[in-house]
Amino acid sequence: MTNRSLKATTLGRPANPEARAQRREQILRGARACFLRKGFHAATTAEISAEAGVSVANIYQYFPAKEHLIRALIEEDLTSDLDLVDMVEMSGSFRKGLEMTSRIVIADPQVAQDSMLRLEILAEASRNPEIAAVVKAADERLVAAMGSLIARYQERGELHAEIKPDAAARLIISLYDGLIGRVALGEQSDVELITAADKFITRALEEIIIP
Amino acid sequence: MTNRSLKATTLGRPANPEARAQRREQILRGARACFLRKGFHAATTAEISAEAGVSVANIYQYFPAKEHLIRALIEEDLTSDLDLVDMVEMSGSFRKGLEMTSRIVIADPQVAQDSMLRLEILAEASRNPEIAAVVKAADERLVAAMGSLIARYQERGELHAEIKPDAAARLIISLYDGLIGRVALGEQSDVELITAADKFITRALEEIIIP
Amino acid sequence: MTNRSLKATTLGRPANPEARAQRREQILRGARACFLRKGFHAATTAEISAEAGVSVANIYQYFPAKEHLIRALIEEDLTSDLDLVDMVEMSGSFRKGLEMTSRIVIADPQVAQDSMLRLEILAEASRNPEIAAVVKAADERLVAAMGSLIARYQERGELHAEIKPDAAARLIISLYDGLIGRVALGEQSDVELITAADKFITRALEEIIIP
Amino acid sequence: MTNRSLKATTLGRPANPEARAQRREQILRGARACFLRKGFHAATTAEISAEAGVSVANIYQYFPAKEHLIRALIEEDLTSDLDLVDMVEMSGSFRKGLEMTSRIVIADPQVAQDSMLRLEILAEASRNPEIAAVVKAADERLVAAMGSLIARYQERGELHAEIKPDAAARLIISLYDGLIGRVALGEQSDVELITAADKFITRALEEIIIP
DNA sequence: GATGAATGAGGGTTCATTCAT
DNA sequence: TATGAATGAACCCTCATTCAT
Repeated sequence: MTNRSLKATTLGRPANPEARAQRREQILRGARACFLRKGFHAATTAEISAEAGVSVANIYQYFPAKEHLIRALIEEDLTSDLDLVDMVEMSGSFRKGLEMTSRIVIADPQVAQDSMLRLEILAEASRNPEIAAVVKAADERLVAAMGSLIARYQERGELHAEIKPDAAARLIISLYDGLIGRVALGEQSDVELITAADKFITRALEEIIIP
Repeated sequence: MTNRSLKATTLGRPANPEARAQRREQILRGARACFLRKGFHAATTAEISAEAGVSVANIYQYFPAKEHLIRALIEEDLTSDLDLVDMVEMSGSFRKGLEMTSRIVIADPQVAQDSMLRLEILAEASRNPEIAAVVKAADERLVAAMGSLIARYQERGELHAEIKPDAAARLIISLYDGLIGRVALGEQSDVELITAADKFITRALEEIIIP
Repeated sequence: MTNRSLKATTLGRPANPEARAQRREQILRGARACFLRKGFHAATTAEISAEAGVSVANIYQYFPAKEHLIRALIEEDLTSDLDLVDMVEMSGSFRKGLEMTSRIVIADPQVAQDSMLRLEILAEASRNPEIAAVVKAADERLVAAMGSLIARYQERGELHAEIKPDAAARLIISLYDGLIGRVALGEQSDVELITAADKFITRALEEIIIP
Repeated sequence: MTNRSLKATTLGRPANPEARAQRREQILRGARACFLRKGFHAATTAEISAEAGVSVANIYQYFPAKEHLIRALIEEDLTSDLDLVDMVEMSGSFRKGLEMTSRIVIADPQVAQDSMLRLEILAEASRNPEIAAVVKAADERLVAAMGSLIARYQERGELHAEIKPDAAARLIISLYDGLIGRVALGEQSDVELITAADKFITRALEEIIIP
């Protein structure tokens, strides 16, 4: 308030952070759509601007270069992965948590579609060290979250302790990453495969209870 | 004039099929190196020609377009995957077969390095239907081979029959694909993770024998 | 509505002429710095606005286009040249006047630095007829002033009359312009060269007095 | 010869250095015309390619960037200046040599036109250190050549020894550079001014012979 | 008056591909 | 066959300028 009145004499058009954030998202949505359709390198700034409904030049007022679009998108994606871990957390049992998240991933075609970007991200990370750093940082957070979750279930006796929590987390992530590859190939029976995957995971990790 | 008539004599007859095949391979080797380093779209024909030690124009006498290079490379890659299944086949038990192939993949850095291209291939398949078709065809052969292998082990009682052979095959492939993602992120302890993966798979699939 | 009526009251009356002139100068100072550093075409309005401490849009409320900035700056520059002639005028002898002005040009690094813009101005004049017209008009005033000065010294017998006053003026201006080129090349011994130039000029123009 | 026959088996189209050199010149001619008309920064590669009668991309097979066109042109220009010194050298007397070169510069409108680029070059040198280095190197050769020439005439007694040869050379170069500025302003009586300049120079440098 | 926001029109450069030898 | 030479079609990014507040 004080600031505003002090400057008021020479104030021009006031900045509007909300509008800026909104447009930023608008651009990122367009970029995501194009990257999904064409890949990071084949997608052009012109396409992105058309998809987002802004001018090319305007993109550059929000992102200094195309690569920053990629980076921002990756960060957005990876943080959203953490939400899924929270879901498993909140459900009572590990097995139920898995089922829930799987169902979400399958049920929401938007999510399924978006996840396809993960392949491009990993491929890009395998060559671009800066991208790799971004992905790796987020990945470590994800592994940590899943690992501690698994550890808790291990302590509770629901999962056996043979595999180290972090390794288990990495394997689960790998399996899900790999399943995206199946979707990429147009495999139809997504539901079946994912439930099979859930069974696969739980059988591999659950304490074997001798009847 | 003399030139023209000289050419006329040899027209229609491929001068030297072996030399052609050899150069074709030479070009593909260069292409693979570049695609690994830069990705399909960022790699340029100039780079490929330099890496292969031929002129750019020469590439076009073996492949009508850059995309054909990509396709040829993908086909080469996918058929080599079938060899791994044969290995598991030849080893006595499923568990041993897995261990063997894993060890090969890890031990040979060339193979490990090359496998990184798999991410790019899957990413490309997720958008390019023609590429997807090629990959899918090869993938189905791979699933079939692994599936029948698993089925045999299930019949033999070494693996339990809860999961359908094909689904199991797909899951294993997924897991391995996903592990390539870990390597792409520069995960150091490859050996540990892959042995964990083997244990993961066998625990998920083996008949649980109560001691 | 309220806004509009408020504005209407002050319409047509320049709010504060002094403030306007002041800001105009502020912008021109920023422009000069940028033009010196980058040249007319490579300097951007964004840079100029940053250097001047105003917004880009604000520049356009004082100058209708970038080229007008250039023109205004050139006019400013050229009128300041006339001041130097006055200096020579006021000193008692031609030789002394030359020495004085040379010393000023060298001593004040600001002036020396600014003079570098002269090259850009001349280069621009060689292609842009509108710029050429502006420069030429000012140049003719300068030649006239220097010419009449030289004529007076010729009458007084201090300078010989072999070369026509205007031609002499043009030659002196040329020599000084050319010396700016030496400075542009980073020639270190500015002092030496300029005193040599003074000697050069006086020897060429002075009546040769046989001792 | 031996080389050629050794490679003959796999030889493709043989390189043609003459044709390359020719096209290089063709491009440079187009670039010079455009740079004269628009200046280094305002001239576009598209204009240059049109003027030279080649495609834009073709330019980049001879020069890695636009700036290299500028550099090459500068070098070409500066070496041609050395030829003028040789002319003075060959003529019997300093005064006659000056007259000759001046006449050439004036008589050949191509030369006069081209010399206008000098202003742009100096302006560019005043900001771009790499360009400055190129210009300076060539300039030093020019000063050395002119300086030694003047020294020889000084020894011979045709020129007085009051001003050091190098300084005299620099002053003469400056004067000629500055005269280009006059031409840039569209000064009509080039001939008069240049002959006045010659007289100016000789009066400043010649041994004063007391009748 | 002054500023934030937006954009059309290029600018330099690259690239897959074709043509000529 | 194999290579040197050439090019049209973008591509990323920038900039002078305008509009809205």
